[in-house]
Parts: sequence; C-alpha cells; structure tokens
Amino acid sequence: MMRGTTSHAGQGIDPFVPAGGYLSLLLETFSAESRARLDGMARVRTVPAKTVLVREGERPNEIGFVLSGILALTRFLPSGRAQISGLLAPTDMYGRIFSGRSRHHVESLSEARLICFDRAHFEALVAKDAEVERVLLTHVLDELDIAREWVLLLNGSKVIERVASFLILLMSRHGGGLPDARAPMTLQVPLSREDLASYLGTRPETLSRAFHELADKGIIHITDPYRFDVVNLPALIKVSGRDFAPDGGD
Amino acid sequence: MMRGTTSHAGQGIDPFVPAGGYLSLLLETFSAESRARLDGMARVRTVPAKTVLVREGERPNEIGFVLSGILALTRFLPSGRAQISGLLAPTDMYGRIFSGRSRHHVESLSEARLICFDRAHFEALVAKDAEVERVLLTHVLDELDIAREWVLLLNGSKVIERVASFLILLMSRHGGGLPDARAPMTLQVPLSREDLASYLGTRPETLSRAFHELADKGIIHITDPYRFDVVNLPALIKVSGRDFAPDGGD
DNA sequence: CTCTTCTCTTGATGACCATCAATGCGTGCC
DNA sequence: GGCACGCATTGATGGTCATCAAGAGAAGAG
Repeated sequence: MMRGTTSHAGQGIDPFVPAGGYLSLLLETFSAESRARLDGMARVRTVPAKTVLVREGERPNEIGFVLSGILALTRFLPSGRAQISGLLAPTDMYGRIFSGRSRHHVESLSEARLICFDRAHFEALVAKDAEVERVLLTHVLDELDIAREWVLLLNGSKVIERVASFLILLMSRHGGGLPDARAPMTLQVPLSREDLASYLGTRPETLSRAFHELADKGIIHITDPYRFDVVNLPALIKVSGRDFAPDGGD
Repeated sequence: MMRGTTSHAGQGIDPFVPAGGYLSLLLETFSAESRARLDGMARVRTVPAKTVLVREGERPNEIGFVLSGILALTRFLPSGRAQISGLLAPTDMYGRIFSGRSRHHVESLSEARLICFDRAHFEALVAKDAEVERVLLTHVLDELDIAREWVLLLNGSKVIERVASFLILLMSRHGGGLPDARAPMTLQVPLSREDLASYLGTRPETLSRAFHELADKGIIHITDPYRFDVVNLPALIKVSGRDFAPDGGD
C-alpha cells in the first residue's frame, strides 16, 4: 500500500519550492532571538521516501516542519486501503501541539528534509515566546484555508476537473502565483499515480485517462509520468470549472 | 441559490450543542482577566438564516465566534452554483486574523447567535494576551483536523457512505462521543437537503435516495426530513466504510 | 379556504467512473 | 543478456450518480 516515489519523482527541481526558497521564508519570519532559541532545540534530518514519521493514534513527541520534499497525511480504512487526507509541503507543520493523539499517519512520499523539535520543549517555547506563537497561529490559519481549498477541489464532480484544479494549484505554488497565461510552463508532479489518485479521490486508471484526455485536447504535454508542460492555461482553467484569478491563484 | 433553512430546521434542540453547552466551554477556557478584556470588546448578535456575514474576497473587519446555530463557508463556481466548503458549529471562528482577504462567503444556514469582535482590537488583544493566543491556536489546530476529516469523508466514493459518515459525525458531536451502540438516538439535521447535498458533494435527489435506502435497510428511521432515529449504529458504521471507534469517535 | 410556492420525493435515462483484466515499458537482479 | 517485478497505460463492463421531469405535502398569502 501507499507506493512511494520512484526514482523519477525524486529528481529535478522540487515543484513545491518557490524561487526564493521556503526555508528562508520560514526562518526569517522569526526575530533573531526567537531563531536562536529555536536553533538550540532544532534537529534537522533527512528521511528517504516512504518513511513513517507519525503513526495514527499515537501521541508524537516531535513537532516537525517540512524543509523540502512532500509528506502525506494518510488514514487507513477498514478495507485496508490507505487514503491521503492532506499533503505537507515545505513550511508545513506536523505533530500535535497542546493536544492529544494524531489522527493520521504522517509519511514521506519523496525524500524529505525536516526540522524537528522536541514537543515539550517546543510547547514551552511557544508559551514563553509570543512571537513564535503568533507566527505559528498565522501559519495554522493558512493551512486551514488550504485544507478547505481541497474540500472544494474534491467536490468537483468530474475527475478531469479535479486534475485540472490540482495542476493549477501546483502551478500557483511553484511561482507564488499563476504565470502569464501564454507562456508554457513545465510542472513536476512529486507523486506516483497511485498516491495522486488516492489524494484526488479516484483510482490510477481513471487518473491516467484524465491526463491523456487533457493531452489529447492539446491543453498539456506529457513528457513523462511525472513531468508536464501546461500549453494552454486558459483552457485548463476552463476545464477545472473554477475561476482561478489570473494572478492571485489560491 | 443556497436555500436557507426552513422553519423545520430551526426548531428543536440544536444538534451541535452538547449537554453542557459550548458557550461555557468557549468562555471558561479563558481566565477571568482575559474574559473581562474580551467582554469589553464583544458584541453578541443574533442573525436570521441566510444572512451573509463575510463576502468572498473582502477583508472582514470582524472576528466572530459561533455561539449557536450553523454557518457555512461557501464558494461560488463559474457555473453560478454555490459550493459549501465547510460548516461552522458553536465555538468555531470566522474572519481573518493577521492576514488578508477571505476566500469564502460566510453565511448563516439557520438562525445563529454570534459573538463578534472588532478585528483590529482583537488582534491587539491576541498580541498582548498570551493566554488568548494559546486558546486560539489550539482551537485553530482542532479546526484544521476537522477540515481534514471532511477531506476523508468526501473521498468516500459512494454517496451513502458519506451520508452514513455524516450522521455518525453528527452523533459524536452531539454527545461528545458515540453513545451506546444499542440505544436508539434521535438526530436533528440543521441543513436543508440542498445545503447538505452541496456539502456532501452531491445533489438533493441522490441524497434523498440515500436516506431512504438507509431507512429501507432498517438502519435509521426518518421522522421528518430533518429528524432521524439511528436504530442500528453498528450497521451505520459498517455502511460508512470507516472505523469509528466505539466510544471516542473523533 | 384556495392558490401559490417551496421543498422533498420518486422515476427514467445517459454520462461517468470503479473494477477486472491485459499489455507495454523501464529498472534492478541473477 | 535474460528474467522478474513494479508501475503506467489501455480496453471492456457493470454500477453509481447527475440530470431532466413530474408528483406530493406543507407553509404562507390573499
């Protein structure tokens, strides 16, 4: 279950990291003192794909932030099949702070670099340092919005709509906004077909058909199963059935 | 669009409010001083169903908490149809703190009682009062989990599975946990068929069929379109295709 | 009371998609 | 090299659901 990324997906630019890099964004939000305190407790580690970081039902002793790579939140259904309920991209947080057990597995889909904190220490720091707390709060509010964005995306009845929306969200994350509509853009999808299917609430076969339908219509060009060029962005937006702003994206 | 609650749905016990009442829960989380400060800025108001509180794209000047009733977060698609991307139950917050524009409409589905704060004042208080900030943070983390819960629910391929999951979540919210499996339980659904359909990513007709299929199987009893008795909880859980814990649920 | 209106419900049909099954392609192992 | 394995793809089929259409009940207006 939950096939990890093949060697394909691990290569190339990480599509979730914008030009400036999220790492600096994450760290520069804090003042020098806060950063120093954080640094003292931090532990940076690199994990390979398919590493389980937190298990459903357990109370994790670590709070972690993604620096690079993609993690997935998954749930196991009685049928034995795994469902992805969320993706964690660079700057996203995992682990439970000030509360109980985790409701999902947290698992790396690609090789990932993480910055981890001991939970108790991190909680103490948050309680003491109002600035860290504020940054955290803003952060979590953003994640909440993103999660609700996915709810909308999944409500799109047709699979091809969801695929189109996914690609557009991917693009807007890449550059911090949608690029010029007329400039073709190369996209790298860091997920296997099976993982992406689980995330979009469908099956790999249907996903494959949707991608190739977009290609047949001349909207995208498929370089390999993990790389696409978006040839016709307006058409892609139209297929998605949603009104993405020309610039703001999400 | 977005048909509001009829007089049916407004009547009876609010199914989202547990025995103890959420209001006290919300307020008692704060210390006396914090509460006093909050009280000074607060404005409690009651709005009828179908009231739009925040418009998509606007920067709201109010932060509000739901005391009773149900609000919905909605998005309008290019097709003109409205999609519900989240429900707000008592204790839930709306409005944007420390950040930009709202990405959804916030609209009351039933008559609702709200406690509102001026955004700037509330932000100042949060910046000053670490305790308020902490409560808020914990709160938002919980909402994030709930949002991800919905992602899972919507991934359930069949509509009847989603309906079953919805009813179970409703039950576990009602009493703070699932009751004894053998005791029938009366549920009040505070949403019109159209609103619920939008929320579950389907249409009213399909929803109606799903409810009556559950009734035909003897799993629930339909008193009226807004009231049900859950007769066979284990069977309901089985239909949902998920493993709700016998007690804690989520 | 009667008419209007709104919502829920029920029926019929076609589109979409999950599923089963088989083929093609690349990678790693022997 | 040759083989096995994993993943993506493609084909065929049945089930589920969106949609169009129509009927039933209840609430409110006059």
